[in-house]
Amino acid sequence: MKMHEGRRGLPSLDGAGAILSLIASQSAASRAELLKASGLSRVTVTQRLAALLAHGLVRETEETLRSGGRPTRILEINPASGFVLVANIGETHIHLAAMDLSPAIFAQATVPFALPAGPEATLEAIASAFQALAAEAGSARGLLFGISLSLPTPVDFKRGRVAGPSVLQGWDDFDIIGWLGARFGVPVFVENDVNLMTVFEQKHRLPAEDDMLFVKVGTGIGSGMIAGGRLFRGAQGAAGDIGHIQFVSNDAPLCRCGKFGCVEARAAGWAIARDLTQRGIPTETARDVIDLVEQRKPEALMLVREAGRIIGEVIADAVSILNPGVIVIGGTLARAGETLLSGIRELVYQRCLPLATRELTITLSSVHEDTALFGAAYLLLDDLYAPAKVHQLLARASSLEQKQRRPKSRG
Amino acid sequence: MKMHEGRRGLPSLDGAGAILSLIASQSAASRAELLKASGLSRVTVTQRLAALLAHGLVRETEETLRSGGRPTRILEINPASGFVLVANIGETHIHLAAMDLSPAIFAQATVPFALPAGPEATLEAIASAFQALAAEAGSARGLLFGISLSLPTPVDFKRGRVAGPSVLQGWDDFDIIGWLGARFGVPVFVENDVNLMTVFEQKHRLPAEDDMLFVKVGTGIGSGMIAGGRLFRGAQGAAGDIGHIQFVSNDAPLCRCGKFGCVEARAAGWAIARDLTQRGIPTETARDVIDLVEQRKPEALMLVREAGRIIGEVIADAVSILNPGVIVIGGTLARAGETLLSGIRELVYQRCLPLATRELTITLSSVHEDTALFGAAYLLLDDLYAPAKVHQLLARASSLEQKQRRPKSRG
DNA sequence: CATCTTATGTAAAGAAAAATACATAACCTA
DNA sequence: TAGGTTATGTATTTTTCTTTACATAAGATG
Repeated sequence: MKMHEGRRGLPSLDGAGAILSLIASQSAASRAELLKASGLSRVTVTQRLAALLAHGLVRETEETLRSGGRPTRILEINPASGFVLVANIGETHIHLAAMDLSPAIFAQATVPFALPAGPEATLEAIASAFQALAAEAGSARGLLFGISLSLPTPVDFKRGRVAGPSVLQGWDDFDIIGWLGARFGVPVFVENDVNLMTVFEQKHRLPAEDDMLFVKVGTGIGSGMIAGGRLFRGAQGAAGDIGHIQFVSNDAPLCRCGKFGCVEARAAGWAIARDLTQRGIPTETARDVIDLVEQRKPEALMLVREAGRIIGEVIADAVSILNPGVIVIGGTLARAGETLLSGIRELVYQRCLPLATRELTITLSSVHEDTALFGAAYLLLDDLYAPAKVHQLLARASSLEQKQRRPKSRG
Repeated sequence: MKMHEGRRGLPSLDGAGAILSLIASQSAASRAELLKASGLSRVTVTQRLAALLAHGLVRETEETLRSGGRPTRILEINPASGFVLVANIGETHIHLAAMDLSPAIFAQATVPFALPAGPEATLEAIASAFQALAAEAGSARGLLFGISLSLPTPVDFKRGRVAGPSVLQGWDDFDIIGWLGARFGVPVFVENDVNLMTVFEQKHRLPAEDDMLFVKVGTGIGSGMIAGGRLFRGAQGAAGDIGHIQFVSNDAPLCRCGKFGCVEARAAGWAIARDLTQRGIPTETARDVIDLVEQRKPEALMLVREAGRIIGEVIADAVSILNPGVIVIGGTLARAGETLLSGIRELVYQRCLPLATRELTITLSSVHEDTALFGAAYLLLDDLYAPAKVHQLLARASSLEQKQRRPKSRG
């Protein structure tokens, strides 16, 4: 009947993974729910939960649930028990952050990014920025749980590499997970930015929605999908590439991808800027377009409204194929609001069968920078606390405890 | 050290679910693999496997795997340990079958079907045909494990009902699972026929493929998807509805659905028959069209080839959105073979980005009747043996054992 | 405030599974 | 056929989890 104990009397975390996983996934918020959900006995749950509480991995909230009798104390992951490092590689800059487990940013940094630098130099820059952020976190933030990267290109998620030739020249087949994993010794994830924005929208705003489509309309056009509650990546990680769906017509414009008639070449930020410039209103970026829309410039309003209809056409196709429950429109051009949405709605409701549109909502994404960063954190945390993997997290947490209890060397 | 025993000395099946599930999913074919995959000790695995073997739920095959030393005996589900009842509701007939767990048909029947009959009369007809098939199975086939139905309409899979108004008038919101479940007391599944054909192609031919698209080109056009290894249904079970994606043009023909320019209205069996008739070659069904193709009738060849291009256009969209690893073309018109395929390939490779087509295979489905029936069986068996549910199966198997050991009453 | 209800903790006994250690099986090779 | 190799079974001990039974906690209710 002896109980395992750590160096200084802390109870052992052995087997506590199932409990931790249930709490993290919010499948069980109270002890009573843990009993039912885990199928373990009260004694075992009590003991393991005690260990998790003692280690600070889980905490009890102030609030309680009234139940008729003694109220239930609510359990949750202790957001301060660890932290994660995330980075989003943009066109000109890399935005990095250290986040607690909420996830919430508690430290961040930005470093310049240039394509020609190639993977190693870039990862080197990311790694040293990460190290600075980790130092800033100090010991109060607990253990580094993992690293998650957002890239502006299709990603082979399992292998942790850029999928095929892409914007990130020279990155094809570079083993990002291996490189960062060797450097930091923690789990590393790499995912496409639009997919991560999709994850953010689902986790943060629509946790109950199992089938959703997120469309990013910015300089380019891309999309991500949650299917059956999981991110849908496709065979090469190229799923959701709606920007290059083509519509044949006589005046099909040339796309950045080299083909004619892509949706992007008609309705993306760069295409609208091109058209505005052509009409004598010099415009460069998607932001410029939005500025003009906000100034109620008629040409801009007209072109954005028209872009909505064109995007609505592809989205209608996607709705027929995917039958999502919710569509979230994000990206810079989403700031045009109804000006963009109305065309999308029009085409979707016109083109799709009633069964697919009956309960379909089309909405704007939360206006928020950094959604890819948060998505990266959600993705990472989801995996760390997954039933099949929690034990690794616990093993690392335990071994850290031991180290921290050693004499504090100042070397 | 006492071992639980059934009435007549059969060992208890308690806890054997995990083992059974691993064998059923082919995650572990030998005892050694079971040890690793289950994480249980050899003693436990041996004991539980012994119980499964004693009950006849699992069997050892003749073949062995050479391993350098004593060869491994291969384990598999005993296909005779139970059977399932499946039915496919077609346009004019219902095809029913009793299948062992291979799954393989060992008895079948066909009953007429007329739409106006409505759900109850139809299910009554199915139920009595099922009862006849079950009687035919006798006791040699073991226990009835479950029932699975294929319907020619979108289905709300979880609720087991027809999704919204459809071809099956009067079926909306009729609780099929409840009705059949009450009658037979076994798990019941209901799914759309194209989805089931998709399941068949995946389980039977492409078990390693996690992302595939199945397109049925027959009288109508429909599709099913496997995404991340699982059937992708969408929010209302309406996913894969590619037949009614529209292409605007001046001569957009009227579709059966009441809209203009649907793919179906241009390239489905009925549309080709319409066009052939219009050209003075009276044709009614998709089969008629195929007959003409097989006779190398130029008009038919031309129209089918053109249909391939039109279908290729939607499939290209679907490829951009879904990024499947394999596309399987089935349905009556697939018998046109390359005549149909070439147009599809042409458009897909022309329209889609290299990343998505680089490793994409486009192939014809196995020529095979009843694929929906087999899909129904696969779907059912997959669920019955799923880790979370096997214990129910075992419980039913155990209780049956007891009953069968009682005196044989002839009442 | 007494009492009801549900939540939660814990000790002790019993059951189940794992670890260990050994024994046996079955094919291969020389 | 002897000996190597891996597969598989089983008795014994040890560990882990459950069951049972009881005790305590804490808000709700009258």
